[in-house]
Amino acid sequence: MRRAAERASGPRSVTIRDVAREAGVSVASASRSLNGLDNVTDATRDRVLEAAQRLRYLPHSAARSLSTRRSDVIGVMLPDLHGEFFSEIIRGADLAARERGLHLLVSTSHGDATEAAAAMRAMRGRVDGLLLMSPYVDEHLLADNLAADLPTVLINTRVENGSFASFCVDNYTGAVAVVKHLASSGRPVALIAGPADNLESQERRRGYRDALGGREGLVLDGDFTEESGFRAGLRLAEMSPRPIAVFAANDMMAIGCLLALAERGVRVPQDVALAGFDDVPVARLVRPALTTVHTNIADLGRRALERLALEIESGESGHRLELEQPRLVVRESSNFQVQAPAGAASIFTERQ
Amino acid sequence: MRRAAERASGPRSVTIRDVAREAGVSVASASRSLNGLDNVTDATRDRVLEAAQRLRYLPHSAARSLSTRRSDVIGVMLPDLHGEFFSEIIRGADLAARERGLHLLVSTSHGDATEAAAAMRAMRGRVDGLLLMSPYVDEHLLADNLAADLPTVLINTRVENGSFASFCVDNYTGAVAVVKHLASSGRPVALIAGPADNLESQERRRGYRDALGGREGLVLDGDFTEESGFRAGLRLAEMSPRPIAVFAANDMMAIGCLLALAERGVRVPQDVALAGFDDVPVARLVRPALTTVHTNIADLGRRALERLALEIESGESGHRLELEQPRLVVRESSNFQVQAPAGAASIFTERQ
DNA sequence: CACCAAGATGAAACCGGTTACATTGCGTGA
DNA sequence: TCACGCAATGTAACCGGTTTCATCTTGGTG
Repeated sequence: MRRAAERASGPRSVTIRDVAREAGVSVASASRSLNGLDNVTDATRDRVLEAAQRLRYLPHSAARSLSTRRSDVIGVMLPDLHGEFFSEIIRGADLAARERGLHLLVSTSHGDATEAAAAMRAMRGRVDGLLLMSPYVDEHLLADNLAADLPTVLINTRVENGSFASFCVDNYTGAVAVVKHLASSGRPVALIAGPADNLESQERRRGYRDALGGREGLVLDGDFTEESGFRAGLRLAEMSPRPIAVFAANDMMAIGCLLALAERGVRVPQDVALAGFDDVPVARLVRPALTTVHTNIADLGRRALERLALEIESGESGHRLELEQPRLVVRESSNFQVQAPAGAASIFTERQ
Repeated sequence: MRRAAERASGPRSVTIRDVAREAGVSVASASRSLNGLDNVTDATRDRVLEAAQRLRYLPHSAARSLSTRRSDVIGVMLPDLHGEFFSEIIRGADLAARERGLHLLVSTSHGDATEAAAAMRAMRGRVDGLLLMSPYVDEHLLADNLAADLPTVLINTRVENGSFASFCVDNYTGAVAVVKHLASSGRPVALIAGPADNLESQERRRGYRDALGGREGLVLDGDFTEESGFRAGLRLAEMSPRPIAVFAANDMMAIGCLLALAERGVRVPQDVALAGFDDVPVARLVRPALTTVHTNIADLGRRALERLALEIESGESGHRLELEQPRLVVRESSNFQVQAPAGAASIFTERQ
């Protein structure tokens, strides 16, 4: 059991001056050698490197980044860490980061705008750039709390007026594709919507509406959770006549809905065709496997980071929107080969 | 489009000296005011705070941590970011970190020991402590590459001789519980094993063996991936007589196995009872729902971080092992109510 | 042999904070 | 009135690197 005092009084951690002394050169030469600059003799370099080795020297990153104005760290601000979406973003970003010798500082802005602001302020001097995904963010908040010259790239976040690059899933196009697929048999399609104040949710709903030629069918409330999907499923099961095609605005709601329908003996896809959005890994594994829209989240994270790295290098930035094109994935849950039973609803009698 | 030159020549970012000048006080008073120390007049504090506000001053973390020797950042080194296990660790750690105003620097040591070593060295001066989970780590590597006084807590990683606290899932006990459950009807139990060089895998196998009184049944190779489980499932389906209870060393293999069995028309649990380990969120959603061992990974991450924070505060550390107790979760896939069909194998004729 | 350019080296300033220590100014008690 | 103590403030050193700029070698050239 080591004690605090022991550690505090212990051998002061070794600095570059120790290394310089040990090698019998100046700190300047030591620094140059350690950083692999070419304006030192081989002999000098060797002596320094050997001394560093001997003393177990580890450079102090904070000191270095104070003088170089570079930390080689990228901040990643996410609203939450729950679920695969966020972990995939991180994974993709990490992939691109390690290729470039960068590190990732993750930060969640769970709560409200105040918390998000605090987190953004804390980034100053810690990171070279910011990957930002937040529902609470607007241009004011950014202007007020972001270090003025901090390169920033947005993910699934749109800011009206800033000169930020942003990478977004093309929720609209994806929704259009899946709803057209569901409606391909000429039947109306119900929607289990996401939270009303959520941008992605709004885009998916817009796609849903446009795919149906501007007229919405039955719309049930949801909030992207499995549970809200489950509740919607229970309601659907009770209806008579019952919608025969349902687009849930994300996979977890679709899965909740699926479970509810199964519990009530409503068969998918025979009685109700069902589709989600996101293609979370689970979608493939539930039975029937879920028709959904696949988005390569990790890739989105990777590309966003690459763009950010570029901006940091070049110093250029600017408004610019890149849409990640999602892909319709048709599975069992919307298999139309199976004929819908006679007497299924073709018009909706209920609205919400 | 902003240009690099513009930015570089732009207004130099504002420092505490600017704030001090603007407020008409010394940097010392400015610093004290900004940090909320009590040895300044209210009037002074107000003037400083107001000046900071006016100039949009943001403190430079690297500079601060250079002099305070505190970065308020915790390093989290993981072997990988794939899958829910790791994201749950991060989520739990993040939860505890934000409560304490700490940030998380995540780092993956994907490849080999060399990479892990490099990552560890890069931590010096960046973090106040390290949460480390790595299969490549041993005491030598730690001693050679860890800053000598860097508080470190291990997760699912055991180091023989170091004075590190470590938090591990009690794989052994969990495996014993689930295998005893499977064997409760008196039938032998097959194992789909994880990678042989993996500690967790070894512990689960040891639990399996001991639960069967020291005698292993049929053991199939696997590597923790769904695909390897699928392959094992195909082999099982072909066997005759066929094992009637299978313990897969993790859920993803169990699920792969489940898919393979379904594909071959082998019914679970009627023909084969199946169980996994981990209770990943999917386990509940597959059909039949998977019997498994639940471990609260996020909680493990949270507790590890709390312990680390404590060590950083107090300066105390020491060897110490905390086992997270997993919990058997019985679901459909091992429902013994359904009688096994007559003629099912009760002895194993094949070994691998 | 004198001169010069190029390359290696070192001293010291600098990055932007914190804090030890000195100084100031004020109210109080003798 | 003066000395004193205490709280507020300021000066400057320090954290551990990098980098500018001056200095010193050294080899090549006229």
